[in-house]
Amino acid sequence: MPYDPSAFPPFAVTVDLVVLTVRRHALCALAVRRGEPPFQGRWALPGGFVRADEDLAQAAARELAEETGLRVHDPAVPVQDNGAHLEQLATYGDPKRDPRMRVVSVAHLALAPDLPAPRAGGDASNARWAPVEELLQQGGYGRDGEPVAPLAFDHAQILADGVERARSKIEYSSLATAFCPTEFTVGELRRVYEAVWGVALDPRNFHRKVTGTPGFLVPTGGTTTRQGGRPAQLFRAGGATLLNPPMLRPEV
Amino acid sequence: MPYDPSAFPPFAVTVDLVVLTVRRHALCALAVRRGEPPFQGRWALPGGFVRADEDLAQAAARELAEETGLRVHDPAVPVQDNGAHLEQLATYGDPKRDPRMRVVSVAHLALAPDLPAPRAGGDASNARWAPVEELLQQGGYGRDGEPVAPLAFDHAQILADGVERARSKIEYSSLATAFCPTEFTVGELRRVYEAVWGVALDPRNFHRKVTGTPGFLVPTGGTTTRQGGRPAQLFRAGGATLLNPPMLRPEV
DNA sequence: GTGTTTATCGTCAAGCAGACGACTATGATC
DNA sequence: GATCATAGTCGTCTGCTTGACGATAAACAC
Repeated sequence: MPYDPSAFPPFAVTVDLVVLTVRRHALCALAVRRGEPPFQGRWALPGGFVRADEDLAQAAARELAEETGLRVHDPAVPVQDNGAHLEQLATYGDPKRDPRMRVVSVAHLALAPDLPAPRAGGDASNARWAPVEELLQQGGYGRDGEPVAPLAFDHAQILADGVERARSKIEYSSLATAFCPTEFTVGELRRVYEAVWGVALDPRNFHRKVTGTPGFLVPTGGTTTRQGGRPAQLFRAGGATLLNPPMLRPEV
Repeated sequence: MPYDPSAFPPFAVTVDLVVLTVRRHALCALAVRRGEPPFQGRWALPGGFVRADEDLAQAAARELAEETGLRVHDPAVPVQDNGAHLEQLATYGDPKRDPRMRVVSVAHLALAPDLPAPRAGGDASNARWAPVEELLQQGGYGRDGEPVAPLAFDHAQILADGVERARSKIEYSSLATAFCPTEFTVGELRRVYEAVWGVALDPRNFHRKVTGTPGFLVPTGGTTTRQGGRPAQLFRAGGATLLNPPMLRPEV
């Protein structure tokens, strides 16, 4: 059959972002408040339309920069300053997911170190880091006792998928370092695992595991006492991306 | 800003399928010959446009049924007859990936047991199972000495990503059983792993591992000698989907 | 100094994986 | 029918990794 533009329906394509970070021992995601219908006033994941000449990854990186100021880690640069990790997560295309029109959203997952206050196009009151637990509980009450409205669209599902991806990916990759600043201690890395998994890990076994995995951590020579207690060695992320054997998540 | 349909560019959305099976000890993928430009006459992955009222998974299942006659495994039915496994793989949206227009393709991965001859809308000469090695080698020569044209569009990349997904997923899930008929032996399952990973596994250690993992295999009571040698017990896939600890892929 | 906190090293037992020997039950071949 | 080849199944042994946990070290607060 010949090429016929009317043979397929037109779609809008967006990118939505699950931007995760660890703040105060809790896994948090970036949420923005919607300024227009539908779901006006509700919290949602940041995102936007893919432009006509833009690749999906480009669009996601652009949205990430617009919302957080973060630049994306370039895989070509092995040791690198405070860029975020960005990867495609999944695509959501239920015909009814947006009441206005047919929108297919290519969700991306970004992992970032703890950041200064978020900005949503310069308007800080419309963007915040919220613990993922809080964003995912449906119809409950937040820590301040206020009722919590669920995220707009299918964003609760997207967020849940992104969190699950992050949880499983730090098992077998060195991605947990993306939550850390350029230089970090073993204890700080352990607290990342603890926050993402929501479990307590044995500091001694964790130390043995991460320092014993070749290519995971590279000592910088410096030490720090910023966590209190005995000074701890500082490390940078090594070149290894896959952990073999993996870091084991404790049974529930 | 108000809703403005002209604020976003229209996209065509397609689903492309990486359908994998194991035939004659080789990991094979379904390829169809393109009947129209661009890439007319070249091999490509099966796929098609998502319809206006269709979910992405629905569209993928429909395409799979059209190309192979396979129905999709319903996760609600634990033990089930010869359905295929189908999952979303990734989305490809380079602005230049289709010279005609802006097309975003949501690739899906399907795993199927060995099938009778493929059909592409009834035309068998335009569909075939080909070893993935053969489909992925660029500009080389096939087993028959004929020059091999690379797959159309970015389908080589999609296929490579799908194969990699399958290779890693059978490590930590029971998905390898999706390549087997309803009832199968430990040896048949081992040959699936060997074909997908392209390695040889020790039959004794493999047997210990799979029979020792709770919920992986359920004996049916029957035996078979269809592989020759001593009769082997027949098993069905058990309810477990995640293998813990995982099946270890030997080092290269 | 004493107590608290965090980091780091070491020990021990249990479990799992890889290497591989041994035996079993079929069909094929002489 | 004896022999052989093939595939399946059960065991053994050794080394590595993990989880539990004791012990020591180096900072800060009082």
